[in-house]
Order: sequence, then C-alpha cells, then structure tokens
Amino acid sequence: MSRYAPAEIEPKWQAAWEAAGVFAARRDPERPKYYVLEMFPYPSGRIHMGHVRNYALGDVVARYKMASGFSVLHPMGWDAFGMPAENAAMERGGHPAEWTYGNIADMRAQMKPLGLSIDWSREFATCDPEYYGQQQAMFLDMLEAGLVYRKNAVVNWDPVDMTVLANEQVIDGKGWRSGAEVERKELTQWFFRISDYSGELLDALDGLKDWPEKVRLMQANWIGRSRGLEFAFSTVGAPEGFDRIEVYTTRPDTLMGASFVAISPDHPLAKHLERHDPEVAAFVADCRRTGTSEEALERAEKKGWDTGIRVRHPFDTAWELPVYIANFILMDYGTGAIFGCPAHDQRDLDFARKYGLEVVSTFAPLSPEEGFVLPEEGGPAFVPPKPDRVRWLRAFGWAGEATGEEAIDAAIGFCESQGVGRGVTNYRLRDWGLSRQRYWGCPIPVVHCADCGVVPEKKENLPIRLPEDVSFDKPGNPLDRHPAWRNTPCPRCGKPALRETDTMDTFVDSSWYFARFTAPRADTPTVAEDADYWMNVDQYIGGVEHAILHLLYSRFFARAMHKTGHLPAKAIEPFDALFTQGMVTHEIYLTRDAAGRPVYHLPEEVEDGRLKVTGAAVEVIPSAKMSKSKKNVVDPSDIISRFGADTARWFVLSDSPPERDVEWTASGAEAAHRHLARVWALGDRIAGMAGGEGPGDAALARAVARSIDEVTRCIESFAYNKAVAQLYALTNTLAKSDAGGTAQKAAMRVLVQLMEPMTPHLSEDIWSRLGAGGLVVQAPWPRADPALLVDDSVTLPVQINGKRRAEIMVPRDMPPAEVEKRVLADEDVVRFLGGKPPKKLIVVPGRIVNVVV
RNA sequence: GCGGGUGUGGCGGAAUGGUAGACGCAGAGCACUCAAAAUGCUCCGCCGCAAGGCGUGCGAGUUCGAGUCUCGCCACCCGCACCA
Repeated sequence: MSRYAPAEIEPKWQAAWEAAGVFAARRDPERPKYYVLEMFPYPSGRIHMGHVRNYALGDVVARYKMASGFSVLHPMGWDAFGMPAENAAMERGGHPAEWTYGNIADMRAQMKPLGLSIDWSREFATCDPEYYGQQQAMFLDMLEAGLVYRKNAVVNWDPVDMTVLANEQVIDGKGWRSGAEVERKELTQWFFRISDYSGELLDALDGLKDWPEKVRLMQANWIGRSRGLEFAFSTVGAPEGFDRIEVYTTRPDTLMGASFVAISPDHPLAKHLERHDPEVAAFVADCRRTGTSEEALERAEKKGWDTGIRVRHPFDTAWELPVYIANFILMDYGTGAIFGCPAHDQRDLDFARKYGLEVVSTFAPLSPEEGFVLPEEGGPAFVPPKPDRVRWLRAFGWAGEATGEEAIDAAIGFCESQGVGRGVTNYRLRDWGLSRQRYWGCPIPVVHCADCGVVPEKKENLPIRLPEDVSFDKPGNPLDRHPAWRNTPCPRCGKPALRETDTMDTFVDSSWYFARFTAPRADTPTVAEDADYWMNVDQYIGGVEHAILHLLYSRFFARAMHKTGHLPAKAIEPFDALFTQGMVTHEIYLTRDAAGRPVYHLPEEVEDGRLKVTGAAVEVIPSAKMSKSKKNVVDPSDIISRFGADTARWFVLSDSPPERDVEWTASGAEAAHRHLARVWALGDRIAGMAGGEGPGDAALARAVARSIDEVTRCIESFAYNKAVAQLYALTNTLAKSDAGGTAQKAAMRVLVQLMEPMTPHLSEDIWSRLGAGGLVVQAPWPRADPALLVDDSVTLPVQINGKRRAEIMVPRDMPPAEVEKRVLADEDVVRFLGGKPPKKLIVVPGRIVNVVV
C-alpha cells in the first residue's frame, strides 16, 4: 500500500483499540483522574457536523490527557425522553420507545466510525428504566428533604390537543400543532425549590474561574438579584381584609414622586374585586387572554383599571394615590404590586399620561439651574444611571447631590428607621416547574389516594415504568386514558388509588446524567466511591445554547444530590471547567420558483455556483448555522465515506478557534484531506528510510522541540486551530529536511504523536509503520528538550522611530552595550541616520532595538 | 431598554506593548504530462516602474514603540427584557 486509504486504516485501528480496551475507564488510585464530558446528544436520528465538532473537541482533550498520564473517563449517552418521539408516534404511528431506540442505534452507528475515545461500556439512555428509576428514587429523597413541592401554576393550555404547551409552542397566541387559541389555565404542578438556592447559585458563580465569563454573566442575569424596599400603603375605601397593599421597589429614592399604585390582575385584591364587580371581571379576563409568552407581553398595550380605591402616602397621610389594576404587573415578582413614579420611569410615565395622572419629580440633572425637571410634553422620563450624581430636591427631608445608589441606601435606611417597610433582596429566578402532561418522560412516582392525599411511592416499587400499550391517535396524555396503568394500591393505606400521570421535564434527566456516568449500572443513583473518584467533571464541552437552563439546573441538582446524600460536597459545582464551542456553518444556496419563493439546495447539488442537474445559477446567502430547512447541511457520514473520519475531525478543528463558528467548505475539507494524505505519504517514505545521520539533524531536532512545546501549549489552552497550524509547519519542515534517517524517523514519530488527539487513525498507522511499538494512543506525550528551545543567535529587528529599517544577527546573550555598537555600525542604520547622532537607543534584549532620532 | 462580545488581506484566521498578516483557503506563474488530473516548486496586503509611501472600523491620547492600553464615536453579532 502506498496511498493514504482511510477506509482501510480507520476500521483497522478502531478494532485494535477495542481489542486492547484502551478507552475503558478504571478507578486507578495510582494515577490522577480526568473526567471529560461533551453534552450528550438528543437521539434525533442523524448526527450532524455540530456533533462532530463537539465530540472532536472533547476527544482531543481526552486523548491528550490519556497520553499525559491521567486515568480518563470519557463517556457517552442519550438524552432520550421528549416530545419529538411522541410527535413521531402521532404522525406515523409506532411507539416512542421504538423510534427512540432505533434512532440511538442509527446514531451510534454513525458516531463509532469517528474513532472517538469513548468508554462505550458506560453508555445509557435516559429513557432506560434503569436510569429513570434511579431518578424517581432521587425525586422521593428530594421530596422528603423538602426540595420538591406542589402548587397551582398558570400554564398555556391547548384546548384541542388537551395539553400544556411550552411558551415556544405558542405562536401568535395559538397552539403550534392545533392552531387553537391558547388558554391560561391553573393546574396543580410539582416544583423544585431552586429559588431557595438563588443567592448561593449566584454567589458561587464567582468561583467558576474556568467557565466563560459570558455564561456566568448570563446566569447571573437570569437569577437576577435586586435590592430594594418592601413596604405597605394603607388603603382608603378598600374591601374588608385589604387595609394594606404591600409593594416592592428597587427605587425607594423616588417614593416622594409616587403618583399611583398598580396591582397585578392576579393580585388577591384584584381577584376579590373580580368576584364582586362584573366590569372588573371583564377587564381581568381581558388581561388573562394575553398569552404568557414574552412575544405576547411585548406587543400588549399597557392597560389599567381604576379601582376607585385610594392609598395614603406613608410620609404624608393627606397625600392619596389611586390604585389601578394593570396588565403589566407580574404577580410572581416582588409582591405583585408597585407604586409608579412617572417622572423617573418611562413605563410609569406612559401610564400616567394615558390616565392623566400627576408627574412629580424628585431629582434633577446636575446643572447650574435648580428646580425640578418635569418631563417635557411627549418627552422621555428622566432616568439617570444609578452611579450618576444628580441633585436631590425632594427626598425624605434631605436634599443635595448624590448618586442613585447612595440615595437608595439612604432611602432604605430612612424608611426602616421610620418603621416604614424593610430592605429586601429579590430574585428573578422562580421555582422550577417540572410537571409535564406528556407520556414520553420519567413518571413522577407519587400516588393520589382519596384518604391519604398525595403519597410517595415505595422505593421498592421503583422503577415506575411507563406502560408500553399506549396509543397516540387521540390528543392529550395517553397515561390519562390508559385503562389500567393509573390504578394502584395506596402505598400508605393499601386502598385503591391513582398514580400521578404527569411526567418530569426532560431537563431533569439531563441534570444529573454526568453523575450517573461514574457508576452507570449501580442499583442506587450513584456509588460514593465512584462519585468520589470521578467527580467533578474536569472539562465540560457543549453549545452556548445551554448556558442558562441546563447548566443552572445541573448546578441546583448537584446541590440537591449532595443534600440527599448522592454526591460528595466537592461536587456541588459539578463542572470545574466549561468550554462552549461555536457552531458549524455553511453557505446557503437557493433558486426561485415562479412565484419568487426561495427553493433551497443541498451543497452537494451545487457546483461552481450552479445546480449540477439543470445548470441554473444559484443565489448564495452567507454562511449560517446548518439547518435542514435551509438545506445548508453536509452529512458527516458522507464526509467520512469520502475522506475518512480523520479528515472530518482535522477540518472542524483547523479553521477557526473552537469557541467561534467554523464555516464548512468543500475546498477546506479537500485541503484537510490533501494535507493528511501528504503526512501519510511522508510517514510512508520516512518509514522506508535507512537510519543514519545527516546535515540537518540539529535543525530538525530544534524544530521538533519547538513544535512539541507550542502544540502542547495550544492544546492546553483550546487553541486547536493554532495547534493545527504548528503541525502544518512541522510537516513542511520535515518534508524539506536534509536530516538523516534516524532523526527523520524520530521527528515523524513526534509529529504523529502530536497529531494523535486530532487524527488518531492516521497517527496509529504511521506509528506502526515506523515500528515504534505498541499503540500511539498509549504512548506517553512527548516532552521537549528545554536545551533545544533556545537558539544561540537571534535576529533583532532594528527600528528607527518605531519603523523597522534593518535587522542584525547577534548572539543570544550579547550585552546591550555590545548590541548598541553593532546597531550603530549597521550600514542601513548609518544611512538612515545621515550622520546625525541618535537621541536615544532602546535595546530590548532578545526582542528588538529602537533608534530614536 | 439592559448586559456582553466582535471589527486585521479576496476569505478563515496568527501576533507576552516589540519585524502586522504565522498556518490554511482562494488566485497567479513554473515544472512534470501528448493533454488533463494529481503532485512538486515559486509568488501572493494596498499604491508605485522604482526608490519609497500607506496600512489592523473611525477620531483623539499614553508610549522610544499601539492590532494590543485609555477616552470618545461607528458598525455588526449574541444574550436578557412589562422584573417594579
């Protein structure tokens, strides 16, 4: 064989790795451990280039750490519950399990040819009863620990499909599938008490030094801590039992500019009025018709209803403010009631103008003229950033210049001293509703008994398996209409009772799978010694789209698992380091139909800007995330069969920094393949060389040492594109080297070792051709001889007034005074100086010389 | 609106405050070939015949020296958002 043939060598070396069991993770007290994990895939049926990139990145880490002497855990599993399986069952019949496990088999078969260093013996799917049964056990422990509770919550309800919809399934206020008007409905649902951990989850972000700053910020904003004042207005003319209205404000410093109070349509007072006044009922009903989605709220007009009730200002009992019910007040943030200060809040100002309310300024810009600055007719409210200093003119009896922050502090202090309210910290983060009225999820292991109420299942009855004989021909949850599944004796009293038919949000499944990988076959959720050894995940790798929910839920779950004894204390932050990779993009090709509508075409159907079949010119839209609807996708399996896995891996690692998007191009893939073929041919040639010395031995040894040093640093810092560039350079150097056979063979061995994390099959093949012995995957990472990393002489650029005009070659450790002499003697320098003496001469040893004239 | 990020050749991208454009793609030329493909070699920021000049979104500043640091703009991208 004298040609690079990935189709032959790749399966061969994969078989060799499997035979040697090199990727089986073992607890080894002799070696440090390293746990590298890529976010596990949803089994949609096909792998895509995003997967290839994700797993290629993780594989570089895993293989590099293996070579560096670590005992590595690098597992793979499937995030297997969820709606697509049910939708498939509804659309084409069949069972979600069949669809899901079929997809898993397909995807595994597509993934294995990539030659990833996965320990497949630990594989599981979250829809395996062995997995979700352990999840049920943890749910029961969390229930006992008070981490789960039930309450009523408003959901988007599709009255035709008789199902709850997620916000993203509500389109223009209608169900995405049925097209029916979505209703807001109250259901009793299960919640995790994640909000108990708001402060901790926020504060602990500071400790996550190896997470992207961006992700930490996104989580911090999501948790949304705010400090403010909570206090009560006393009411005038309110129904009995409503003599006070509690409000929350983050700007207590504007209290002297209050002009109205607004309460949520879901506020107890609003609900009371709704029952007694048909007009209020109509208004509130109108508010509720607005969906819960952001989009709907965004568009909704700000509306208020004057209740006729008044409240007294806490610092001036003669000052009365009207109370409105307003559609933009959220019941579940703060107290569900606010006071409005139109002078210093745009939304309040809009509201005040609409209903003809007072506008009272409390502070003004710092400017020579004093006095209040009322918003101009139609102009904006005056809202200075909190750190800005402004002039305070009406604030609790004190006045002067202060920043908003100082004023807020002072206002809270003053109010507390007067017995009006107290400073409180609020969070945006709400409890995590986990109930889903769906079939294909983990059943919530509780029983509803007429006598005992909600009773936890007994652990010995777990797993509570999903029934297999279900049909999807009718809308709604098949578990509800299954003839027998619900019926079960009450675990407490033994009388006939009914199972909960809700299943868990699939985010629960993915919130602890990383812990399960440490002991995937155990009959408890985790095993202490395995969790102790393998946790934490040293390097987690995935898309930034999971920056908030998945990662936040996992951080909460790790804490909950620690509290219930399933994880050690050190694992409450389960991911030591996080890397978020960019997307794989591709240009989009389209033609137009007769009506001018776009018709998209697969890249493989296009050549030189024309359709291969018809020759029609295509429009090219700039690169975007690969998506089926735009057809700008390339199938990894096609690439592997054309070029081999090593080429696919090499290319996705080579062109862009891993955190940025990488554009897939046919020419880039071909270039990657060409390069690997060159390396292979080079290896083949060098393997056939006789030993012996040559004139270039020393230079080659230095180049090799530098490459080891730089490639190692690049891999350590995720700069894989730069590592690839270094490896190209080393290949070029080696190909042109006039070193002897012994040195060339040694250099080639190092080259394939350095490439092994990225192109393992190619490396393995050349390694064996070189007669290096054993498997390269098990060879220790090469070390650079420090003596070879420094050159004896260096080329110093010489600048004149900051512009490079000459260079001189000097011994590395020549004293600066000597260097100065050499510079001033240089003919280019002499010419530029034109006989004038330099004003100043700066010598940066080993780097540069600057002559100032 | 709030928060964050990014702007470097035709393109992807390199550059601890120290030779801007490594490495690759695309392009051009040459060799090999009857020819093409493949392969190898060479060139390749812009203006200029050249000498030289100009160049990292725009404008200032700090510095012997700025893609890099500071200030002010501009453009694009991402996340969050009736959160009181």
